[in-house]
Amino acid sequence: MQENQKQKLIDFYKNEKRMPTYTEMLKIFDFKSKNAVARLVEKFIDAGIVSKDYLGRLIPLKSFSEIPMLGLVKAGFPSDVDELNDTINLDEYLAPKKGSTYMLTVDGDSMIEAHISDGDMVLVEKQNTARDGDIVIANVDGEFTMKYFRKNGDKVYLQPANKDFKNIYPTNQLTIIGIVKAVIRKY
Amino acid sequence: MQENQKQKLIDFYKNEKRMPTYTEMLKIFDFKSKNAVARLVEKFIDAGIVSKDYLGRLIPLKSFSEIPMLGLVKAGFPSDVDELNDTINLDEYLAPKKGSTYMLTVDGDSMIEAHISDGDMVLVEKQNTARDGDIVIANVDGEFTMKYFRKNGDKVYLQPANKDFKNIYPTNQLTIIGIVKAVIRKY
DNA sequence: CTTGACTGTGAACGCTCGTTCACTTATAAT
DNA sequence: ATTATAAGTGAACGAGCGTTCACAGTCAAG
Repeated sequence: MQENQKQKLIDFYKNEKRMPTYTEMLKIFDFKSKNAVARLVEKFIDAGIVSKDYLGRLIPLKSFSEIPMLGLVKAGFPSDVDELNDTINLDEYLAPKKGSTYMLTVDGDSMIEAHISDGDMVLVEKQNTARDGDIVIANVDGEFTMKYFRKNGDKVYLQPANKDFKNIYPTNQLTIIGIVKAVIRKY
Repeated sequence: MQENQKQKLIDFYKNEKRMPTYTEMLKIFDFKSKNAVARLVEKFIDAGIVSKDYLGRLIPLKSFSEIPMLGLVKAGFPSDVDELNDTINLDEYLAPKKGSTYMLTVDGDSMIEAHISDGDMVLVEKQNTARDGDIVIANVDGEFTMKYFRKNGDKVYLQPANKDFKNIYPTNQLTIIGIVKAVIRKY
């Protein structure tokens, strides 16, 4: 099996969000007999690229949605990707609770000392409780903001990560909207 | 159609990486006739949750892999998710070139002033050229490192984002391994 | 109580799926 | 040249797919 056959399969799955049928694979791989396809599929299975479920349907394995996770920078880059067995699915890693996860664009530098800059994206899980030290999205007296959540006994307040900003002590109301679970910055 | 029916469908797709057959949906939704399933599927289609391709097969739409992208924090949170039409697929957003994208764990604080901290993850696209200002993973005289890539006429060097570190001027060799395309930090 | 719309049941049907078999062609070793 | 192995062709087949039809139960409006 060639590498570009594997890529064709992955491309199909990416576009169609499903595996091709054997008939479709005739065109994809330029075969004229489904038997040839069946043999190729066997090789895909042996190579650990796909597998079959109890209905005999093809299901994609790691190669389709995961990216290799290398150790520290010092280790260098592998020449052959197949050497790696540590991979990660970005979707599952960053947004395991899909239904309640949202993405926000950060406005301002009030959390800059936590290395969250203006323009960064944050993944927020919606929930209305928080623990001391969490970075939260909160509604304080009608204003939405992102800050550290601080709880000292009964006293609750919001703390920026920027010495130019002051702590926020709610006068009327403080509602936790969600908790920042991840920060994403693209270049 | 209830919300938890939609969730059951999404859960199935998450686990099996494919859409269920009508027979499987009998069990999932506790029906006893495939006709009941067919009617439910119609509603899924009308609701824009799934669609059918030219073979009549179900394909998942945005709800399955995308998360809502809200504007700035100030805007607040929507009560109804369906109000939103701006969504994003984390996989495609962060790793569009899957075959050549790797994830590295950051070791050390040499890029701390670019707000990349020790322990952060970076997504690296493998390539051997870079432009002035790119953050690169490079091999300098046998050592792997992450730094700003600087090019001044013929002069090429690596620049840390930390005043405690000095610029690196390669004596023998400087090989660009890849370019940092994104930074990810999880809490 | 009727009526009509909606929802689910059960059975039937044609179609395409993945599988399999016998046969042919290509590749490589002796 | 001969042989063995691998790879592709073409046709046939049973099974399960999604679709469709007639019919029964539920529920709200008139």
